[in-house]
Amino acid sequence: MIENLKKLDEEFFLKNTLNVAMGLLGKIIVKKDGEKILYARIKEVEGYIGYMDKACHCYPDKMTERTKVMYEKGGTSYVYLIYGMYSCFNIVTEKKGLGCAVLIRGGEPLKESQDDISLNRFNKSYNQLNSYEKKNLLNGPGKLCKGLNITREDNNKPLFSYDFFIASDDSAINNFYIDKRINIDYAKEAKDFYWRYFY
DNA sequence: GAGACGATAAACT
DNA sequence: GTTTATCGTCTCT
Repeated sequence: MIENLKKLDEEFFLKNTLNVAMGLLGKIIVKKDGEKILYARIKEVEGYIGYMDKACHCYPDKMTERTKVMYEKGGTSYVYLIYGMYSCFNIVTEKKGLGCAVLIRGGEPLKESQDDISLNRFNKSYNQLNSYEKKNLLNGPGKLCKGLNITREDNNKPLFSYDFFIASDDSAINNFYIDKRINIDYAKEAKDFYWRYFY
């Protein structure tokens, strides 16, 4: 197990979406996977702000069976299927009813989880991976979900339970990059919002 | 290391 | 019936 991990509380996720997104950089996803606990540090995120964001599933204030989860209060998980094959893990932000979330686009395993996550991704232990596979362990939303075994069964869960939550160690991120979001060419002016953060 | 390409199923209208 | 928007594999450098 890991010492000195502090579970993030609800207050952290109720703040402004972009502040939550930046604040999540360097934080640690803790996910129970069978008998194991997996740990991955968040390296890349994107903010989605429903009411003003054409790239968001909720725009324009579109509550459907799928998107109703995004209208839950901050700290709820939103996991959806894309390409019929992969999952994307988001964390709802701000107060209930706004339809905002942060998409977790990439991460890296903590040392303790390198083997477990490598097995989930490539069915090999970490030291059997080539350098390309090591680099690609969790550097994408679909890869991150596969590596951490985050599935649609994890959709609509409060991220404060013992088996799925976000934690902080005492490390701080001093510098990170800001850029436009990825793969949302359809989103008109929203595709140029600088709401992607990574380091 | 970078670019092209095809796979696929659920939500939505 | 239409929309959605990542990954792995392959090719070439």
